[in-house]
Amino acid sequence: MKKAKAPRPTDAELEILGVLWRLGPSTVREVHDHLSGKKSMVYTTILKLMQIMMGKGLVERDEHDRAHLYRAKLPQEQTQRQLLTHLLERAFEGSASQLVMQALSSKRASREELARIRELLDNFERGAK
Amino acid sequence: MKKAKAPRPTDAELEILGVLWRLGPSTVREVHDHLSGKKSMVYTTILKLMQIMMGKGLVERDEHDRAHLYRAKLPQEQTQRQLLTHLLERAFEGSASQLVMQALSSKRASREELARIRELLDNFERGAK
DNA sequence: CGCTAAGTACGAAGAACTTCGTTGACAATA
DNA sequence: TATTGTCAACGAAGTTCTTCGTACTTAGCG
Repeated sequence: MKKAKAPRPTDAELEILGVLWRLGPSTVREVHDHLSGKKSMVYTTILKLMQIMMGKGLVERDEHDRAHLYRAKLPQEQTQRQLLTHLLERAFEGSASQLVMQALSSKRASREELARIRELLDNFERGAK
Repeated sequence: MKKAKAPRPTDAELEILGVLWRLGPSTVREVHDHLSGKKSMVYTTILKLMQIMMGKGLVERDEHDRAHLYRAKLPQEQTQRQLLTHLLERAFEGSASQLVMQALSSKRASREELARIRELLDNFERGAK
């Protein structure tokens, strides 16, 4: 009985997960077609990657039809948080504010985004009282 | 003449860079000793890593003395920004606010940190006017 | 001068990642 | 039924990352 919590996805794996999150459950063919715009990977490469991801527990699949239907095992937010936490410890010595400030100063967010972040801050101070 | 901009450091490399940023220019021995607390890596492993980092342009070294003095080529902030940007594109589709919100909600920052972030936001809105 | 300690350099080995060719199964169609 | 196209599975090759053992070099000391 191993739960084998899903490992951090690699870059190529994230690319695939991105498609699955956007489209929902998809076949290898669909993922490949939607990825062909950016990357040029041969069909079997995507297939192999998705099989490996299956082995790692990053995706699940429905084998009922001939063309298997794959879907991401974890929601996007959870994966994002996982990667973020890793980066935080790895390169920011755990200082979230340092990270946030770097993020805000390098890529400037739009006005609406800034507003939403401000809202979030308000909620935090209210909650943390 | 290519300048060959430094590639993203790997996890093990970041560990070493962390020491160099903290201590300033250091010998392999010093890095090894300061790392032994967390990781247990043999001296030659660190040495090899630092030699590879030298080849990649992640560090520079002064070979004047027998024990070479290594120092990080890029400041910590620049490397942080590089990693952050990569993660942003890779997992957040470029949405900085999404990233910031995830960061804030997973690891809650202290009151002072929140205040500093708020200040940063103010400056941004002023500047982006 | 010869020994030892501390250092660098080198290479090999294993794991993980990425890529793709080939094969065999099966379904649709002419 | 015979052919053609689509799919999963597998394996091999090439690269990077990480680890460490071994060998070579040099400074200091008796």
